[in-house]
Amino acid sequence: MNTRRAQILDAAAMLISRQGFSATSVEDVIRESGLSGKSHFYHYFRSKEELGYEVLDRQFERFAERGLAILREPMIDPLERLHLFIDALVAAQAERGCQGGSPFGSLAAELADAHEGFRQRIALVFERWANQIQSLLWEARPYLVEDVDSGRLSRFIIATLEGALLMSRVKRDISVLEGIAIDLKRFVGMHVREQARQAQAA
Amino acid sequence: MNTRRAQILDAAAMLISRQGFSATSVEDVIRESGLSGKSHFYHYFRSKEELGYEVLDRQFERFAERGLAILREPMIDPLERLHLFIDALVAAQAERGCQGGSPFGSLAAELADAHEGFRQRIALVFERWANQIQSLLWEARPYLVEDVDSGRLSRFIIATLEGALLMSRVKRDISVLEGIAIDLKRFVGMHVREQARQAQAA
DNA sequence: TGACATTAGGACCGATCGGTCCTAATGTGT
DNA sequence: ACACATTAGGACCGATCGGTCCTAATGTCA
Repeated sequence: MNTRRAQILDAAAMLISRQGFSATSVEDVIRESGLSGKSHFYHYFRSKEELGYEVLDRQFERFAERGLAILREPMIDPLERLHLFIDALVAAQAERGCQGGSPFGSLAAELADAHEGFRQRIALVFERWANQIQSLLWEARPYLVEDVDSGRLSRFIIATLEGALLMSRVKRDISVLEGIAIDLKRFVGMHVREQARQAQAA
Repeated sequence: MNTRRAQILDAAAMLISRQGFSATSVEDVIRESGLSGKSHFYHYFRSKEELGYEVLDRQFERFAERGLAILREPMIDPLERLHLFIDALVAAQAERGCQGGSPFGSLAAELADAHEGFRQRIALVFERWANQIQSLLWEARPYLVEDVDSGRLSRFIIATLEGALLMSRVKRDISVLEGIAIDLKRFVGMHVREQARQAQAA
């Protein structure tokens, strides 16, 4: 059944985001998802690698639904949406008690150099994420100064968020992330036209 | 002898920065450093964990000597020094072919949640790094606007650099890091007083 | 040359890893 | 009741992991 696969995927996603991919054994996944044994697992997945790929896909889907969706909300001012998105990331990290961070960042650091398949998939995740922000910036273009490099800025935003997630995780201190989020919003605000800024203040 | 230990530490540092800590086996280190066998290694180190701690210490020392030293150069304008430091990080990553990234960021992502001892040590590394930047910003205070939160800004800088290092590693594209470095400098420049900016342009 | 600490060498251990093989239970449609 | 695919269960495999034990070399000072 498909529910069994989903169960395994959920359990694996949790374990991998908490312990990393290599540190999560197939037996951990079996225990967590209530399977009976090795071959029960290998009935649903051809290998641990395949499991990892699917977990990554699933994580991105969820992130797209629950996170990136904020960036696409049609009724809200684009820059306001970006702020909401950042706030949502901060809130999520606070909920996790600063553990686990971005599921992509951790995987990226662990596997980028060691496993080409994962590297490419994670690169794609970052690219799609950047594209979402870029199109938001494009939408906000009337409010922004003329020479904004939206591609570069979108990558900057993601890099800062990923770095901040990592740092708050290492320090186990959400205020680190909160402070960086404030500065990040200020940096984005730096690209807002003077007249638009006055309109927003009004 | 001390040279033997240093040899092992160097070999281990290279392997760990390329493969991660868990993925680097004691036998890898033995092979790379030309030891004869297990007990030869365990003659110099009590455990793999102890090796990891000493490698981290050594990496930070080197980073402090070769990297952070730039932040302390007495004859150069403080903000100029910060730019040089950022450029040096970018150049180092380009030299590595975008592989490996920051030795701390990778370790942080791998071990922050899994190993409390490493987590604390890496947190200390980030703290010392941030302190260096903070005291540079303090030195640059005359040129900066009044309400700069130098602690928060220094953490912002490090987070952005770490995130950018990770991203350029995943994409295997140095231009990602270069672009973010440009924006990061612009953000720092945002805190420069209007009159100081005019003086700098002259 | 002899005594003794340091360094080197290699066999070996228990645990765990990802993965396979074969069989038993449980549907499900006829 | 039948056949047949799906799902479940568990023993087992070779490889690798971190780490130990015991024994040779190799200094190094008297």
